[in-house]
Parts: sequence; structure tokens; C-alpha cells
Amino acid sequence: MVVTDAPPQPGIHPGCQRVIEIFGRLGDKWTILSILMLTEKPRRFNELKRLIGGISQQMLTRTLKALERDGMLTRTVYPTVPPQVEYALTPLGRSLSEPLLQLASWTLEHVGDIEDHRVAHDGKKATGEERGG
Amino acid sequence: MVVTDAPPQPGIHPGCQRVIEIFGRLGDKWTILSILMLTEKPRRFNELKRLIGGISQQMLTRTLKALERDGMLTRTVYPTVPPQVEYALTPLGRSLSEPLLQLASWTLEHVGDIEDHRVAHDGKKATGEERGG
DNA sequence: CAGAATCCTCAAGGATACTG
DNA sequence: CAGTATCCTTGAGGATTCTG
Repeated sequence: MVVTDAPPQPGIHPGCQRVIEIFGRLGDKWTILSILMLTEKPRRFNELKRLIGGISQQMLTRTLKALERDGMLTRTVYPTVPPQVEYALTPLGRSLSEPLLQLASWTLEHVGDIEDHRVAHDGKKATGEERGG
Repeated sequence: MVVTDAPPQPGIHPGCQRVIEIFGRLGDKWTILSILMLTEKPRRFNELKRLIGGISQQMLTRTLKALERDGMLTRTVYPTVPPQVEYALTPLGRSLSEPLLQLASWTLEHVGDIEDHRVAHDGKKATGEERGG
């Protein structure tokens, strides 16, 4: 997402700006997944890649770097012969995983309703358009 | 975000797919904000636009349509002379606003930590690069 | 006021090849 | 194994114009 740094939006009070910025970060398709995959225990790079599934190593690198910069996780390099890097949530990251898990749980609980409603909505729209055209 | 419908990812169990899809929806920069702006009470189109601040009517329209399709909100048209449209959360939408508010609250609480860590991280990196080159 | 349609930009994100 | 560098496509999202 964009939400560069502080887009000059006069309307909203400053707090919302930060929320937007963080939400933007969370919404970048892989961030939340990465955090969730680390809640159980620390993981290595390719382990994460496998677990998340469908992410390119490019994006995983970017995502993990951004999360490290934000203090959400730590990156530990073990100077072994085949290089080994371990990613682990910081306390901050772990504290974020709580509301995130709540959200995930909400999603699992209601995704059926949503999909049902989509079908109904699309069906209704199609019928309406048929009558119209 | 992309996450079209069901990207064939063999690794993860099906439930995660839906979570990803919904998270993608939530991450599209305006969805969460729109929902949060409707938690208090129903709002009209331009009222929302003002409240959210910085959103184009194009994106507001798209966002609201998508949310309506998902059953998160209802769109009520009052056939008055200056057309009046009111958006209100459905029970489903309201139920989503709960974990969302938790997340917002987490963000407000920790955004300071994050920003501090960013500064520290960028500073350290700059120093390291200075030494390196 | 609420929205549809059109145009345009820019960056998210994928694919591939290369490195240490 | 764990990245980095490069190229490329797609679409999110902004700005503007037109309508009812």
C-alpha cells in the first residue's frame, strides 16, 4: 500500500493517520500471514516460504525486512556452513499477533456468511440486469 | 490486493486461504477505515468521504460496493430531491468492527514503539553503511 | 448529493537469474 | 540456504469530467 508517511489530510485527527499507516502495512498481503506463521515458534527463511505458500522469496525478504525495521521480529544469522537465518517475533510482534489472531478467528467464523452473501448479491444483480436488459 | 479467488497453493490448509482472501479485502487501504467510520452510526456518502479524508469518491464507491456485496453494510436510498443515500453496518459488519477496533486500539497503543524502532533501525543502518563504505 | 466513466500513475508483487 | 538485483505485469487508487 501507499500511505507514504503523513499525507496531508486536514479532516481527521492525527491518531487516525498512524492507524491508517499501520493498517496499510498490515494490508500488504503477506505481513499478517508472516506474523501469524511466527506465532508458534521461530522459523527459518525457507520454512516460512513453505508455510506461507505462494509468496516469492523477493516478497518474503521485503516483508521480513519491513517487519524487522518495525521491531516486530528479529533476524538471527547462524554462521553455519549452509547459512541459517532464524526469524522470531519480538514481544511487540507477539502483542500484535493477539488482535491478529482475533481477526483471523472472526474471519474463519464468518467467511461462510460472506461467501453466501456474495453469491446472493451477485445472483440478485444478475437477475436485475437480465430484467433490465 | 490481488488474491483473486483461490490461488492454487498446495502447502496451506484451506481455511488459511479464506483468511488470506478476507485479509486482502481488509487491507485495501480504505475498507477498514470505512467500517470504523460506520460503527458509531449510519452515514451518508459525502459524510463518509469527509470523515475518512483523503479518499476519492471513486474509491469510496468501490469500497462501499464491495462491502455491500460482502454483506457488511446496507445501502439505503431515500428518494428525496437531492438524492440521499445512507450506509449502515449490518450485524455482520458490526461483528467485524469489534476485532477491528481491537486492532486499532493496539495500533494506537504501539505506534510510538514502532516509530521509535524505525528511527533506531534506520540510524543503525546508516551508521553501518557509513563504516562499510 | 451520489455516483458512473475515463484516463493515468506508480508501486505491489511475481519470475528469473545470480551470489556468497 | 538465504538472500540480492533486475525486469515486467497488473491493478490499486488518484484526478477529472459527466449525469440524474
